[in-house]
Amino acid sequence: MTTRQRSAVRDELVREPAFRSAQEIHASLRDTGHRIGLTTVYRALQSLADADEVDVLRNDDGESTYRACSAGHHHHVVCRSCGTTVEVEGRAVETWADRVAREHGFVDVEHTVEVFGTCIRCAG
Amino acid sequence: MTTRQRSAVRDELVREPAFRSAQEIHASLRDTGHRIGLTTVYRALQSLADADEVDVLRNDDGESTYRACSAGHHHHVVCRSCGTTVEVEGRAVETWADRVAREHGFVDVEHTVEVFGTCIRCAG
DNA sequence: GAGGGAATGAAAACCGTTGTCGTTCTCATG
DNA sequence: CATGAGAACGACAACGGTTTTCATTCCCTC
Repeated sequence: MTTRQRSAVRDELVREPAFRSAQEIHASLRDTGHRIGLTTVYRALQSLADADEVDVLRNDDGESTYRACSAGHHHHVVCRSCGTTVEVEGRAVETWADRVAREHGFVDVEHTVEVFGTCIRCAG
Repeated sequence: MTTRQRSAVRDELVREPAFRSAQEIHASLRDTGHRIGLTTVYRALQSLADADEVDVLRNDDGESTYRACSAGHHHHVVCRSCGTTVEVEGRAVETWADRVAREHGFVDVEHTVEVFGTCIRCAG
């Protein structure tokens, strides 16, 4: 269902292409004048994640962070300071993960690969 | 400081080389007759992690899971069913992560790579 | 032994997240 | 435009893993 709040969350994610927590996104929406509850933000993010429209990442504190993403399998280079993200793909990693798991007798192989660094703006 | 409880946690980690949550480890210790508090298990795991003697992984629920590990940089193939783990290394991944991050202007590059699958025993 | 600093653990606090439930909104239909 | 049903909303409470608190106990040196 399309609602004012749902659209606001989606727009906010597009506006700021960085991994942010639900609470940060909520605060940002409130600051820009939107009236929306935290629960609703969580639910909107959940349904967007279910639809594969956003990627979810756990940060070191165990919080979930969200970012609007292109469809299809890809990985991220994430700035540990500002959360800015670049999508990358790497066939080399895919095949490596698959091979190394099969060599040890594992099936149904999946993998998670995230690259962290400090972006040029934050390092400057 | 060396105490009975600290040793028990360390022994338990060696006994069962799989990623398990603090609560699972605590329950296992209690079941085998040890008197130890949950808080102490958390603290023992924390200090072992600080000393790089155990690796920490967040599962999908956001829980931390712990496993005794060899020193040095390596990755894991983890069974999603029983937590059994194989340590692997892959120079290809290291260089790929480094290259792709630098290409986008990131410095101080780190990466996390985890491979999940179903081990031959659980699949059988 | 005695003393002091670290470790322990039961209970409370913490905090991100999810459930509850009465109210409000959206949208297809008349 | 009116309406009714089902979905979405949101304030609040509940949940659960983890951390903090603080009085007690333990380890180690002298």
